[in-house]
Amino acid sequence: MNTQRRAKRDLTIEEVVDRAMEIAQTDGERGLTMRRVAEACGVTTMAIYHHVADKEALLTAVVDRVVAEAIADFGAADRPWRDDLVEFLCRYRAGFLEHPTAAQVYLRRPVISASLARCTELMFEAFENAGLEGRRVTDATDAVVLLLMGAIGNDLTRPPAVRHELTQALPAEAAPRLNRDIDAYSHRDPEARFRESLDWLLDGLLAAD
Amino acid sequence: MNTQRRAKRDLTIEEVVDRAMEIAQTDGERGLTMRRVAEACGVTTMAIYHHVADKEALLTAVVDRVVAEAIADFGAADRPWRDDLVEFLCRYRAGFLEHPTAAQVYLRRPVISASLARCTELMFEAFENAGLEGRRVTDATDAVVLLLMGAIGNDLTRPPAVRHELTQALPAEAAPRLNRDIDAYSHRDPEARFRESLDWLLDGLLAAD
DNA sequence: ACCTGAACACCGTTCAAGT
DNA sequence: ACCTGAACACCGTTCAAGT
Repeated sequence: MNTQRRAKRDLTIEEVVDRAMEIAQTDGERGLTMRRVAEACGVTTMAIYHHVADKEALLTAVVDRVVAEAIADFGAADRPWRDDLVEFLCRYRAGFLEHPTAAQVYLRRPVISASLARCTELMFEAFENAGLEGRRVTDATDAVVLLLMGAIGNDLTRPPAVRHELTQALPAEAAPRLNRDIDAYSHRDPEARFRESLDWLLDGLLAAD
Repeated sequence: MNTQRRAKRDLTIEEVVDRAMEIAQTDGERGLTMRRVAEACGVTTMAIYHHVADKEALLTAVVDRVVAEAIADFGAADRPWRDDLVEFLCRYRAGFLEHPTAAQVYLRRPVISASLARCTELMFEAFENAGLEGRRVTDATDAVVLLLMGAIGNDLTRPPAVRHELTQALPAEAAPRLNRDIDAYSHRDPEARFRESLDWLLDGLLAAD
């Protein structure tokens, strides 16, 4: 809570994003207000608007940070393309799960950023290296992106306790299978589920002509 | 814009949800405020709180409506289980795409409701009918739900024009494949992509022991 | 160019009161 | 039980002004 007056030209966009990510981490999306960011930067609310067009632009910068970290060393390891892609997607998913506010923004609205463009380029490249051609490359990327976004959204908002509550929304006799299998369905390892789903998807798409 | 005073006991929770869905449809999530709902119901803002605990509860009721419509006649048609499941998931996806505000809520936070519990029961049943057993049933449901949520999120927030903008976030030479394939990637039929991805996923999971 | 301070037009919700 | 009216504690953002 730095209340000292700052020298001019001292505040940078990088620092604004840093503080925004810290606040998002501790207080979530509702706690991430322009007023709080300004306070954390030791500056008036309106000073933030000098470094960022509006709140949405700040949120886009936060999402870009998360993506940038996830794609940082894609392709660095020496292993088959499929392992490389799977590990990349897992890191991507994990990165957003560690930054729930960024994930909410990523899922809720369009996000255009340099890191996201780079990320798409990398996925096209991965499927090209796998021997796919033309539409097969973009269709495969499409499929993988759908599963990825779903895993982020689901694993972020449906932890075990939430899934478990489903049984209470209906009388037990109206949902016999749900009540019988709810423990297997709710108390599972989300990353393992994502990995297996991804394996099935890749198996299916590679088996198709 | 009914400004007449209403008789007491006249307003029902169903009407509140009706008005909320209309407002969400025309003005989106930002336009859906408690004040606007009350106005549309011809009642004071605080009168709404007599029928609903808070705004979140109202949003949950809106989501439940959308799910209820999607699952209405699941299993009614006489066809193989797989076709039945695929058509069901497509209707589910389409239902949320027709109600973007409901989709946003569905993706952003936990939603517990009777229709959602029923929906899970139906998916368990479908995979049981397909011959899966034990963990295979819940794991298959898990996989399909991930893809479903991802398709809703992606197709809602990433229309062709948005995907196309990706090319402008990076200099052309930094993303050669993206620039070459962007048209195939952005201007595609989202439902067709969902169907094919789902086919690949089901192929893969049925092929696994 | 960078920052301040006051104000505007909103929110969801609490609380006390009416009938 | 059902609804009203005023108020509270917030938001993001505009605008005019300082240095």
